[in-house]
Amino acid sequence: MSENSKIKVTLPDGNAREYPAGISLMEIAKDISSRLAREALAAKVDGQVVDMGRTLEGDAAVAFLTFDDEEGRQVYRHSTSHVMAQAAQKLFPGTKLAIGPAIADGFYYDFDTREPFVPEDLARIEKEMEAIIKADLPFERSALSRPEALAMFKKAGQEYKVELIEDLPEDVPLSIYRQGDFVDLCMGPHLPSTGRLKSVKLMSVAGAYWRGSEKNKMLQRIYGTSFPKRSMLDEHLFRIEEAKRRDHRKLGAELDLFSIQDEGPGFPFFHPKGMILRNELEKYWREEHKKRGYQEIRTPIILSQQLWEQSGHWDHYRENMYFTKIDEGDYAVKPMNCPGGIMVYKIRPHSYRELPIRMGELGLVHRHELSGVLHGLMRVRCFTQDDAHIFMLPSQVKEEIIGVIDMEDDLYKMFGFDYNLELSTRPENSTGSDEIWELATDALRDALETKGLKYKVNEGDGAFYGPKIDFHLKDSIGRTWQCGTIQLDFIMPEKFDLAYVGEDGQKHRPVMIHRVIFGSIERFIGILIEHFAGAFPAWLAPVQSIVIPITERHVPYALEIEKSLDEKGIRVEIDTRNEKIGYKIREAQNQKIPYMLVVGDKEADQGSVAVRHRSQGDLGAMPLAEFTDKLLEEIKSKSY
RNA sequence: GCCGGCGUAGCUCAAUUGGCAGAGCAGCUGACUUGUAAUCAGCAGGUUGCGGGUUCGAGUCCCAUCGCCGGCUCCA
Repeated sequence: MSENSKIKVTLPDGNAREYPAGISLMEIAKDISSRLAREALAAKVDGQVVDMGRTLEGDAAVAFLTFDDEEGRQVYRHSTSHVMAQAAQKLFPGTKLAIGPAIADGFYYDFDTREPFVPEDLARIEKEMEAIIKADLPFERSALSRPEALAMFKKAGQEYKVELIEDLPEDVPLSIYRQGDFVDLCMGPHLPSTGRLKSVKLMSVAGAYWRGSEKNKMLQRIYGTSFPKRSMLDEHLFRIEEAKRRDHRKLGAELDLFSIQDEGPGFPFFHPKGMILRNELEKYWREEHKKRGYQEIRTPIILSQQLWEQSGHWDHYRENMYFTKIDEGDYAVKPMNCPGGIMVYKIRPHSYRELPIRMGELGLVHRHELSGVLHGLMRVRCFTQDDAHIFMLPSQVKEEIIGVIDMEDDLYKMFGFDYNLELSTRPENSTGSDEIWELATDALRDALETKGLKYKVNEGDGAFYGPKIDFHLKDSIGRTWQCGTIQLDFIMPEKFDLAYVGEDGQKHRPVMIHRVIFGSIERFIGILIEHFAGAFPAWLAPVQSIVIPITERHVPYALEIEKSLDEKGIRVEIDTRNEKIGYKIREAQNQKIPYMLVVGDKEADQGSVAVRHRSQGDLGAMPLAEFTDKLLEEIKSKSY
């Protein structure tokens, strides 16, 4: 073999190796180590993810992908979805295939079937998949021309595939993948063979519209997941169970925090204990806003329809609004707080010296949501936004945005939340000129860059009046929730002819920021319930301590303790029932009360309390004053 | 709103091919006087989500409706 038929392969660690041209990636992996050959699912060649069967004709940078790599996992799951499609087609002949991608924790495939799948079908499909895996069929890629592809899928009656091909740009190279008698249109890449799949589980079946539009036919979607080890699947299933155990709807009922009843779908009732949590959050919110120069307002829930026409909500948000008539006039229930805040700004002229004006409002908004999307406190039809509108000079924009970013950061850290940032740009249904949108988007981007923060761009996901920065919180079991947003708005000031008097004595147009931190108090409470699994830090706990007398004889002393703690402002309960303490402790534990104070003869004699912490267990006896100080400090510092 | 599943006591769940609606926990009453996650006994608790229909007879079958759950879509 001549010298020029050698190629240079550079590995991620910087080492380069020489191989003959035409060598396959699998052969290279084998050459490096047999373990790598066993574990590699696909490879990245010059940044492109490809099959292990691909051959190299020239120098390349190569990285092998295993299940530890996000892209490796995607290949693994995507191949599983092909195996599922093969199984479904075998068991249900005539099943048409739509799409079957890998998703965050697994994969799905959308099918068009004569009869909807029932849960029992999943078990059958799963079994068939096992047979396919056992057969260890190789995934074989072949390139083909557009006319070939169209002819092939038309002949097979795969109308969705035909539609996909027709919608692909002319210059996209097409490929198909085969395993056994199954063929699918697919860009790939795929695993070397079906035998690489180990633990597969089909999770659920649900309806899903073709291409996500309710105008199209509803298909049958099967969700599943797969792992290279049984233990990894078990761990995944355990995480799902853990999420169920933390479900705020379940805990909300058990801890008596809130309820949602048939009489008000999507309209939550807050119970006394839920209100304590809520009021503590709001108290904290008010303190933090006061520190940062915010004023608080409250604006009406119902306002003239004309106002909503002026704001643009009538044109862009009507579908989500509730309307009503008062006497002969048309009114709307507010879905957002901004017009109200604007009316407060407009009540009198403002000097440039007053700006920025930071105006907060815990505003109750109502939005019509489709009945099928309601979900506990996470998705409701009325909720309280911890809103604020900042009216400022154009020159203050950057500083104010940074101020809000810093504030969000401070507040989230208090709860122990980490977060990701997203920048959302102009959506389809929006108002204002391109110049204004560009200006606003650049200002947000500039603030993020100045802070040196990482962010993802979310094209077309902004509000109808401006672009936004979104904060996605990560909870204790790794799920993310969108909470805070910062929206920059040059448009509402225009629509409402807002003004300030400048140094030159002339009227000028202020700029607005709309922002929330918790987002919705209701949703935030839902997130907190799941994040803490109901075991709130003492400052938020509806009941901070419970006194548990051992027998009736100790009740008078227990009442003294209760009174003393109550006078110190600690939320305390007492369990005077004639029960064994094991029983009372169990109940207090289930209620996730931070501190249980057991009192009997010893404690009454010494003026002490036997302290039990809900997670640390028995802490032993200590003088009442010592316990009180300790708890007060814990509450004050909001520690956990 | 759409697809699929599900609504039985406050909660968790039973009830054969259509044949007398039941249990545990919680609640109430009583006994026990208890030392760190469920003491014992008794009592009470229901127009089986609501409304129609089929049937000698419906928790069970059919229709309609409300709500819930998992998704789609949407979003704080």
